[in-house]
Amino acid sequence: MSKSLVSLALRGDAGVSEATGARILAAAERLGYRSNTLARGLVQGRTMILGVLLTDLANPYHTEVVAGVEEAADTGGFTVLMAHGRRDRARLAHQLDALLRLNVDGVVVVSSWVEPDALADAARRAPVVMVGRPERFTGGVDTVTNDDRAGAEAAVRHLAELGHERIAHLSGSRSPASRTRREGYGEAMGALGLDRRVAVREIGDDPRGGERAAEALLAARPTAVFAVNDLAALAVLDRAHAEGIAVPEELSVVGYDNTALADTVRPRLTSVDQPRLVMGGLAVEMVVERLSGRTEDRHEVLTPSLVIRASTARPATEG
Amino acid sequence: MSKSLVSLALRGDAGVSEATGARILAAAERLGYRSNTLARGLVQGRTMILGVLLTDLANPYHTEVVAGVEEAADTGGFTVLMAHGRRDRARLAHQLDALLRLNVDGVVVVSSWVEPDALADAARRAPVVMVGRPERFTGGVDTVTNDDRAGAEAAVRHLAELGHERIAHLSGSRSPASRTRREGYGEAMGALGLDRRVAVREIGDDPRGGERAAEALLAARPTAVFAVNDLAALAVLDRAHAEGIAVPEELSVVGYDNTALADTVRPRLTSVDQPRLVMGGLAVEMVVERLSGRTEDRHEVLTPSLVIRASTARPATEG
DNA sequence: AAACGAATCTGGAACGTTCCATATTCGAGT
DNA sequence: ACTCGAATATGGAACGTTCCAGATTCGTTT
Repeated sequence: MSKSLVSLALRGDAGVSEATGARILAAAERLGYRSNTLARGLVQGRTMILGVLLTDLANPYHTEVVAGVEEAADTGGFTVLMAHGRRDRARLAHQLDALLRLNVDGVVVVSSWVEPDALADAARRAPVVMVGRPERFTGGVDTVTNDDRAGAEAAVRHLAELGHERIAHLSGSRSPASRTRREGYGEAMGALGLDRRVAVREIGDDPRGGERAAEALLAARPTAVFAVNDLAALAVLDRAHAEGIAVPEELSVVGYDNTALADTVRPRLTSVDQPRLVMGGLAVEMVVERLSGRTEDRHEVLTPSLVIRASTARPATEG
Repeated sequence: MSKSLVSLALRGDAGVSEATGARILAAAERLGYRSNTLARGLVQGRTMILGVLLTDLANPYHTEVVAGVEEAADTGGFTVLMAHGRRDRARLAHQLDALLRLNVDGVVVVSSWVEPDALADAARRAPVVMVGRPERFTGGVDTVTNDDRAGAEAAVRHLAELGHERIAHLSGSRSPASRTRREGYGEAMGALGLDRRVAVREIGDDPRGGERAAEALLAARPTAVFAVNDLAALAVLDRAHAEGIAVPEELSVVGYDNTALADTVRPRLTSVDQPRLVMGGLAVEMVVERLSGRTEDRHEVLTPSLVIRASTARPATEG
């Protein structure tokens, strides 16, 4: 019996007689045979593996994107393997390289930390989709992001509708997403005629940066704070607690990303939710499109939605 | 110039003349050449890849173990790739299989969900180390765990030393770790002469199980609660808050696992810490030992330590 | 019984590396 | 100039699969 025949039978090829097929399958079962991905990938030029590159495993924002990727990958018959950068640029580049050397069929990058050059380079070797980073890359890197500007506007509008006017913003460092959220905040405030109320504080790089920025921000006595992300919002909650300011009675707080944190912290946090599952699914779709020949870049921008919880309420009527 | 020579030069073999070596390296650089892991792995029978199998990406307990694995893997020259089971037994088995087909040099399983049979099966094909699951497996599966009994005792002793007597326990479902922690609790209470004070409540399977069990437990008016893990402790904090019971003034709470949650929640949670980094490192060490010929099973049990934060204090003197 | 096409099976090349045994070149010592 | 050993380079087998072009068998039709 030739190895070719065995190969055909194991893959369920139609041109194998029923009897032989059954015999081969039985023998394979008995011997515990498993095909070797290395060999198969080598000859086929396809591994049916999708690589996911993460900056930071502990970041709950990322993990839900991964869930979306996995769901879509399953239905496409792909296996998802993750590589982890541990918040270290060099390691991230190294892990990306490791994935490519494995001949993965595509890479989904869920990390703002990878250098654009490294991405462009990778895109020359396999389809690469960048998730959650608002820049556009030239040269074959597709992107899926949320509309940070719209998210920020939704947050501000929600607070304004509750009756808030002194809405402050706790901004992030100079990541593109932070910048866009800050712009969205500014524009929304302007559109509501609250230009004069704009108050922004940026989180510094030091370990206690969040805490300090929150303190400075609260010194201005806003009735509401829109924070660049849930972690920043947590810093505001903490500071408010320390100063004896009741949330949401005396201060409303909105976060961004709707991480598990938002649902864990007390009071539960109103937060802007990115459709992460959908984003992950789209990323896989884009990889598949590339594999079947698309060559123009595709950039998808999804609309975030506000999840209202217990941290926002009407402002106290001042007296 | 022969491919063999190129291969030698790229791997920095000594028997290649300096001039040729340099020329080859330059050419490789210019062409952007990267060796192919599939081909190399196929011929060498070693991929220098370590697989990590996770039940649940979102579980912060797991991710720090992974950090330990990665650190040790780095120094050993291994690349770490993660496969994710998404809390689904079938998927977990499938992912384990995928790793093995890739010819990973070893698998570190950070999941209590994998069937013992599947593990034993896997161990026949590559070194397998199970982390954080207190059972022992026969047939080639090494284990690294923490001493749940000692951890529970430390928690109870801490509370007793503060002066608590009515120390209740919020227990988990029937996972082996929960069972052992509960036993440790019972024994420690006995040793302290508090047998009569033992009060245990088990978290049910329904979505609000934690909440309900916490409520029932607090109805008995304990002055302290030792919870089977940080999430359960959070349920106690919540319930206490709802009932207007001040923590730690009127109720002390201790968690287990010292996840990021413990440091996030207010008040910050006293919790039993497993040396997760060390555990991850040990797991890699065990894989390496197997690769260099060890055949007897190895079972390592590490001692957890209590991290004291703001959720525990002397009991209120009753009046 | 011959001929034909369909069904079933087979052998060898190929994938990109490493590894081994062998070939070639080089420089020094006679 | 000749030999010898060391230094350097080479060709082909091997890893476990898939793929392709053919080879063999089989059942029908004449």
